[in-house]
Amino acid sequence: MSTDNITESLNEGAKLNFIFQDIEKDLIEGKNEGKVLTRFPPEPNGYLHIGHAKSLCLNFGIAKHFNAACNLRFDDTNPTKEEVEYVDSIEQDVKWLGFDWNGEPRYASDYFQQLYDWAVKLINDGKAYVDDQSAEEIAKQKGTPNEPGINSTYRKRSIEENLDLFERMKKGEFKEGEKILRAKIDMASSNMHMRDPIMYRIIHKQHHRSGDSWCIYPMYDYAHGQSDFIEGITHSICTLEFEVHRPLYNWFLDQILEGESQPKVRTRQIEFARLNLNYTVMSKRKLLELVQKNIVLGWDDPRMPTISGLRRRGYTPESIRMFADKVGVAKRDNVIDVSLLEFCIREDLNKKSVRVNAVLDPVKLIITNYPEGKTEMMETVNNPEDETAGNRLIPFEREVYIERDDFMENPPKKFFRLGPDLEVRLKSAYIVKCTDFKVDDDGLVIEIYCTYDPGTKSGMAQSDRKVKGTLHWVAANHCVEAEVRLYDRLFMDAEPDGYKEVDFKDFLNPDSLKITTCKIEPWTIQSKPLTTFQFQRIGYFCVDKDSTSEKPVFNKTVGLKDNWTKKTN
RNA sequence: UGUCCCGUUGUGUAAUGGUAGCACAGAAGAUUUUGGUUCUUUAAGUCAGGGUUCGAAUCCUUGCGGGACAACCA
Repeated sequence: MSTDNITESLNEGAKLNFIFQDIEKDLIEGKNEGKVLTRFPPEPNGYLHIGHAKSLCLNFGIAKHFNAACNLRFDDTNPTKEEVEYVDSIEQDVKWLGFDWNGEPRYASDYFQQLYDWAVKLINDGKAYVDDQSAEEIAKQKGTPNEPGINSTYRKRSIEENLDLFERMKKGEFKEGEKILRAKIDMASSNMHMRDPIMYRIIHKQHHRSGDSWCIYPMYDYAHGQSDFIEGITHSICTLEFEVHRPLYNWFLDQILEGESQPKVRTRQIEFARLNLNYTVMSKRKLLELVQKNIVLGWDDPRMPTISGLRRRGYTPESIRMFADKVGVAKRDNVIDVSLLEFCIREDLNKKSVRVNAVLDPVKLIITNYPEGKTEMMETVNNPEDETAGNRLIPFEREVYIERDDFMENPPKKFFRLGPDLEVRLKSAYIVKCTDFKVDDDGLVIEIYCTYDPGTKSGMAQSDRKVKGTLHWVAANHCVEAEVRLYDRLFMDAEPDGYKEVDFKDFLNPDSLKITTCKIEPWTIQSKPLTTFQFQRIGYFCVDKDSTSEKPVFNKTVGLKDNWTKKTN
């Protein structure tokens, strides 16, 4: 470990949450031979979203802090929901966020044989049995949180019969739903998960990895703890809803280890509160619905809270990691304000992105005392926050476009922009004074006339004359048109709970995507996809070259903080 | 009318028996070739009652409030 790495991990130690402290305690007590190994265990049934990023940063952050590793494991125990496409996207997103998992990706499906052998052991120990009842009958017997359940009649089945039936389940002799394997625990337990939970069910469907090798598949509760155990995971971090599963997690491990020598590493489950973001739906089921019903353009639609959506929208890995860091980790339910996410991306992009002139709603400004046909190259700084970004030259000429709302016929007192007889600086160019303007029949301003002061060219000795405002502009004959996609929030309601049972279409924002055009400096369109620019005073926009559009496309990442509109509203 | 978990400014998150701090959001001001950025200042909090203690956000207790759990999902 280099000195830098040590310093870095010490710095991270400054913001230890309760999970770090728990792990530290384990280390002090000498558990797991002083080892730490975490894992990130997504089910490949959808794309990763911002909520997963929190878990990712936590698990990989813990690994980094303790100079340990983190496994990537696909929890693929249900072939009806899982696809290779999701596996691929998850690997890509984890990499993009900047995390390196330990060795090759793991799959719960790789452990099917071991899991089966352990199930046989449980049957032999009289701790598991085959139940012939239907899902409905079993649900009825299970009771409710307030009433105890009752024992299944099949609970007394002999070990020999159970062994035989379970093997025949595996061989495919039964139809789906005909038989299941259950653990024999306690139907009267106050914890519903301990009321003879299902270990295996029959699913006659091809698995994306194991193919047709299996037609019985382990349930989450039977697979997860053992997968952790097989990999030697020391700390199995998951979200709060699994808290009531913990006794079962430990019960299965106790049973498979009974009669064996005590393991050196005994995995432990620790829960934390999942991330909630206002105006944002995080349920994979709902996101899948948005994709399947073509309400959005795909999993990577820039309005989606998926990692790939955020990426396409111009979010950087750094900004997402910063966000995960700032939201913290605790056990209480939380709803994070999206303004924090937006702060994080502005914070990062402000340092990185080149400022360019782009005009979304152009109106022509004619400099009447500037020679026709003349073009002057003006030097402008690429990024005032980053000296190494350098300068570039932009063409200036007699006719330029400025933003329509940068001109007001009757400007209020604190309007720092252009109006009749008012003076402003054209960024990186001259100070101009408005002499006249032309309106069309509807009263819409179509042309603004100005004179320029030749002594005020940007960078010249006398150029430091003070004017109220500075405007962005593009040369009318030296600009190109680009498509601009303005993304607003996909959802209007601030309460994530509202989406639970209600048809979430009621909360969809019909104005979440507006497509318009802009006038922009030509060189920007040569930029690679995912390059993000700051359009002066408008916001951050990410290059998204789209084959369906003839023009280059810019996705709006996030707006700038705008005190002017706030004050006037 | 069960079991488990959780209650700290508007929103998050620290303080682990010893000065209630930080960030976002808000407000005010300064700087600014973009009203952005940067900098300064500022308001606002321990769910309630009781107990232990020299001292409680922290420990105990009783309430109150919120959440999770009744998929052959994970």
